[in-house]
Amino acid sequence: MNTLSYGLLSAISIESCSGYDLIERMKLFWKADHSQIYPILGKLESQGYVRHESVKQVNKPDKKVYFVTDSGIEVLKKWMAEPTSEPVIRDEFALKMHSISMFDEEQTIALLKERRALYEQRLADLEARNERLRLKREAYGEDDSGIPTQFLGPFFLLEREILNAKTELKWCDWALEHLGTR
Amino acid sequence: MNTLSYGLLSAISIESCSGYDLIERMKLFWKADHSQIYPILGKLESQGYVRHESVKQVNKPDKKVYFVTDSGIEVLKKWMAEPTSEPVIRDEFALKMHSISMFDEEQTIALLKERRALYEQRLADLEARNERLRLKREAYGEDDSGIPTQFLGPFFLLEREILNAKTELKWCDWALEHLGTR
DNA sequence: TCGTGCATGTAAGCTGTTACATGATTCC
DNA sequence: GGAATCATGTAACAGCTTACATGCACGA
Repeated sequence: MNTLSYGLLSAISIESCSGYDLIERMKLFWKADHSQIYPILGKLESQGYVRHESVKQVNKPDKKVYFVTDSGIEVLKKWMAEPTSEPVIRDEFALKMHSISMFDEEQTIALLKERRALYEQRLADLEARNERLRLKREAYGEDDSGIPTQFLGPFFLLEREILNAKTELKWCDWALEHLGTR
Repeated sequence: MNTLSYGLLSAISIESCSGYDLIERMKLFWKADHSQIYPILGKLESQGYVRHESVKQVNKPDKKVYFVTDSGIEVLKKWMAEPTSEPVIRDEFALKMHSISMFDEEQTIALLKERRALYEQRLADLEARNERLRLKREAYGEDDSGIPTQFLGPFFLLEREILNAKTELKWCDWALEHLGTR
């Protein structure tokens, strides 16, 4: 059981889903390819932490919908009580930004504008996710606070990613402005 | 030549330094252990992109100070013109936050407070780095805009990390407040 | 004397990426 | 007719982590 295994278990525990769905869901906080996810799902199943049902779809291939078992929930709870490792960031943009003194100013501006576009796209994706979550929330029925319990985590995390994306955009604008006034 | 190799080259190009120094410098945007850095420095040297001088120190072990060669600068410039890959984030905290519905509220609060403490520490580190950079800037002499060219990248990036840390702290407070009012 | 910081290095093993594979449907 | 989306899987390789290894100086 590595961190990704727990992460997949954690995601499935909120709402049963397929491996394909997990790729999309994980994307926000843990980069993982399908070639990593499918084998782990197999292992989780052989360990008895998840099970799956094959679901037929119209005009789409069948999918395996995974759900967490009682023993899966047990290991999830144990993991959550253990120390949490620090976030790992690997950002090639930052490495390039580091030595902009090697660039022409035009190239630096291009690098920053590309970054800006990336985060604008990301923000749009996040807002779309937020809307989907709102609809799901309504479908499941709201509790006192307006958020059904199992969607509280995703709600908090989406808000966080939106704040982060907005901060990144602000920083891009600040940097571009700073270059302009040099 | 992988991304980290270019990253090290990029960092050395701003200011010659040892492998040990690079560990500290890289930390902000690209997690890398010394066991990864030292062998790469050897490869960069055998390829002729960097060279080193052994420097004796008082009450400290000798160190190898690396500097970039002309051919190193050439490959750096080529890399900078190539497409930039998207940032990779792997954050165990987010995976746990995802399924807080499995937690007691107390555990969730503890998780958030731990995160808050981490980023408060990080912000303090960043402010300290900022002060060190300011002193270095003065030592090297300032240009028209107040930032010597080679430190413009680090200056921009530090500002970005400070904004990010402050945003994370704001989010932690918001989440804790939200839990309190449920 | 024990831990921490400075400073460099190697090796084994686990994790993650890229490429190979298949196949239906939908949109341009 | 070709590209994109949905959906799942395997294999080879590259990258990263953990552990092993050394040694001096300094403070508690």
